[in-house]
Amino acid sequence: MLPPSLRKNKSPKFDKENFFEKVFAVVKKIPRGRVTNYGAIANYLGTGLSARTVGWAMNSSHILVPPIPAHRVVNRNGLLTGKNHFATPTLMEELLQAEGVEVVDDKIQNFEKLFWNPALELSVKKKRK
DNA sequence: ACCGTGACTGGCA
DNA sequence: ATGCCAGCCACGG
Repeated sequence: MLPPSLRKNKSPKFDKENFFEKVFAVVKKIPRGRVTNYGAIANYLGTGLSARTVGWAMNSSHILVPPIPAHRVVNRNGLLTGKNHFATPTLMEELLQAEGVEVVDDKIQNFEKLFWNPALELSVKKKRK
């Protein structure tokens, strides 16, 4: 859960705590071998353009126990911008490649194909084809 | 309470 | 196509 320090709900317009859980929940729901970006999560959460807030939430994710697969979350460019925040700068890349995600020069290959849209997958209920 | 910063994104030059 | 600027949300000092 969240550290006491972060449990300060001073934004009545939006439940921050829920925001955290939501982000974590979504990230944890990302299928293995798939990736998503902050904007998609932000949109799914309803924050819209505030993708930064999502990234900020991820920043606090390292305090979680156990940590969430944040390595599956990258920026819109498919770049591992957050790799530097992991235990080691190469950990994120290692994890992604371990899941079958091809990463070259901190950039996810076929990002469009591997992209997992929560707003779509979680909303459409996935008719399972 | 104000200013600066940040794992971002979209638009314009 | 690449690069710079502005907008957004929340936190820390």
